[in-house]
Amino acid sequence: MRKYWLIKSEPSELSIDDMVTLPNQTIEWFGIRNYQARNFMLNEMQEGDLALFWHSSCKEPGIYGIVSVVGQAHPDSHQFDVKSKYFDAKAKPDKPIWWCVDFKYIEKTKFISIKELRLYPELAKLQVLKKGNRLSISRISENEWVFIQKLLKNSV
DNA sequence: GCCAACGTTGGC
DNA sequence: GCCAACGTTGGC
Repeated sequence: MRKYWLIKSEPSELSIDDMVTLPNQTIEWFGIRNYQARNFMLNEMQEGDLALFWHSSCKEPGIYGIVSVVGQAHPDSHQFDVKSKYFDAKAKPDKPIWWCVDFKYIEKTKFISIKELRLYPELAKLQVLKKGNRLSISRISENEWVFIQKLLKNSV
């Protein structure tokens, strides 16, 4: 069964507009160095899962688009790259520590700000709205997903 | 730029 | 295995 996710990205690093310009409009989600987020990608994500694309650490945090999971989890290539800031000396090619999936651009949506999302009781449990939230990948329930799709279609 | 919240590290 | 110290995240 398809699962739903929310992935955060700093637009100064990778924005939804950047996604459009990528080869195959697809990118390896490298650089995740948090075990909870890694485990989502390694153990739970499947081809075809959908994710909200969130801009964080920016002027207008919120939902900007939708992407989908492509293929399966694979070792994060940057952990072996000495020149990368995501290099991890403890990781070896035959024993990777960090795993990730690839994400493909689906659509750029209407922008929904974090401020607006906080208004809806239906979304009160969203991880991304919780105080002190730092998790860069989180689960979205089907009900939450459906509700947000309605928001995006202006039908709430 | 501030600062609360969180995950990770490392000494014991 | 505890827990204080530290570095980072990210909304405001």
